[in-house]
Amino acid sequence: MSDSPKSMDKIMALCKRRGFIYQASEIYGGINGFWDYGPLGAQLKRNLRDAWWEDTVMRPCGGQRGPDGQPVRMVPLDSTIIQHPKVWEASGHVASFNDPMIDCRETKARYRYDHVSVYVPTWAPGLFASAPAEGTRLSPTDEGKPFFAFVGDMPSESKQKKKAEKIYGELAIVPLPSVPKTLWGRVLAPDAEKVGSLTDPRAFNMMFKTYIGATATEDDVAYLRPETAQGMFVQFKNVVDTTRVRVPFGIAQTGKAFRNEVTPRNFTFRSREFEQMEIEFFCHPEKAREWYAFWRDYRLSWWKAVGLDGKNLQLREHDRDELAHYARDGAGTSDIEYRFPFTSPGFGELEGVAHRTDFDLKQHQEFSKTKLEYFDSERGELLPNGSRKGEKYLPHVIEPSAGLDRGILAVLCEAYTEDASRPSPELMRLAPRLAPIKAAVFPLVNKEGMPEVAEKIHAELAKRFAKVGFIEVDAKASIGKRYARMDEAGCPYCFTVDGDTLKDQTVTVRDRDTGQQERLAADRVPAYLGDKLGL
RNA sequence: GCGGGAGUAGCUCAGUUGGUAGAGCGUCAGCCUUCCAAGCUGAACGUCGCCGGUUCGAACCCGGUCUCCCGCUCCA
Repeated sequence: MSDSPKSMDKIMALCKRRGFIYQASEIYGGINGFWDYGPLGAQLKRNLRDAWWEDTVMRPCGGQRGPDGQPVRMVPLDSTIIQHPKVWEASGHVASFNDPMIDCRETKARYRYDHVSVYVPTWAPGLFASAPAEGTRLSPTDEGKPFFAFVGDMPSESKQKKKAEKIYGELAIVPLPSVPKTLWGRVLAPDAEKVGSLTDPRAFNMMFKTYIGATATEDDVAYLRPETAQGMFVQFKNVVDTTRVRVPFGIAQTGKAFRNEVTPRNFTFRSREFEQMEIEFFCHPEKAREWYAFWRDYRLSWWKAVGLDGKNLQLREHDRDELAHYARDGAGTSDIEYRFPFTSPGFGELEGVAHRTDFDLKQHQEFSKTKLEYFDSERGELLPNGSRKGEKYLPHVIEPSAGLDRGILAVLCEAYTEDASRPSPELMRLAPRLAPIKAAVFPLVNKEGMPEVAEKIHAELAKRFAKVGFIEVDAKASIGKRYARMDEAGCPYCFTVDGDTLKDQTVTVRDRDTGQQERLAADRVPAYLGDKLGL
């Protein structure tokens, strides 16, 4: 494969052309930050999700043992998109983000709108409070002089006060929300050099709001989940009480999440509606560090296993000041990052592995007034009868949180290959496990009984493999054109019925990546494909 | 949110001083075709992103808006 950066435009064109990804609501002009998966994309996405599910829930870590030498334990969950509003208060998603904020364009600082005040001359407060009409002017001598904005208790307060006193002498204080818009051009933000750098106040809650019930009053506000994680914390107790799982164990789920991103960007990379594949792995606090390392390394290896090239992947440990509020006191957070064409030579996040400590369980315990401690009967001092005294604790959590849509995007980018020497200059080298079309069966020509043989092979393959992807059969157009179509769709194997098939019951199988062909007995085709797909 | 660029057929793009649209590829049908987008014949597909304005007349000029791409910003 060439090292030259792949063209995102060409990848997007192919995604559209072949039905992998469409813009959402396209016939209405599209809707910013939302994307639909077409026929091939839908199956591809399902295959990646299934691969994760198999390797996480059905056979955790592909049978690999955890740092304790035991098989990794995992149970699935499917929690709702809309949770009790208190869930988001406990998680910290609502807290500091419901208030309108203003930004300073110059210093890039962000302030709570109602926390900012301004120093103005003593005669001015009445003017502001009475909300003067558009075009109100101050006295000619004050024209153009700044109003000094400050935030109480911040270092800027005294600095601004001094500057204001120099100009106006005696000062009055007016809250910024009382300053009419017509005068905002004269407000000097804290630490700013020039006036008029403050933006309009904006709400910065990234959660989508909705209303429960038909009356839709403010008492009925609910939110679409911004992450699937909280559902697993909220049901932690039920899972422990009903399933005989023992710590260490994980809860896994996939599902949609919604974030009102400021700037959706880069194709599907940052979308407002997206799908997550999340694990919350619960362990004893003392074991958190080793489980963190285990999951971080395993998850990186998993992305390689589904076809991403190691040289396009990297692990990046978060800096201390970069850690999210729930991970401040933990062993750390690592991003698994992929070199996307639009980030190259840099990387973009594919999955985050975070040690969330007991932050979430502690919060939900406090907000719900429900004890979420776990009683671990395998710990504590050894008793004379050979059992243990037990230990009660809030487990720590290691969270490997992957973006399914980002995974798809990475897989598509990785698979996209240009090779001018081939009859199909563009092809998708999707891993057979992920490919939406698993195989195609072609009669070399549309006559002499070949179509009938092809149909028969197709029927056999479809019977066995339809649950993992499409099996196509196609007798139209030249054989070269049919191969080329399958190359762009990422179909790994094409079986062709030719003249020899009628004589000796063999067919050819063509490998997508090499174009090489070999012959095999027609009745061995299902076994051959099963072998290649690992089924 | 700010700045820049772009939206014409499924894709890639033409489109003259303003006169209600074309090409290549793809798709579909028929013929042909014995291994890599071959050929022949025919067909379908466009309110020129959307709304408004100017004009006798707008893909083209003007305004607004939506969407995408790029650079900042944001991403708890």
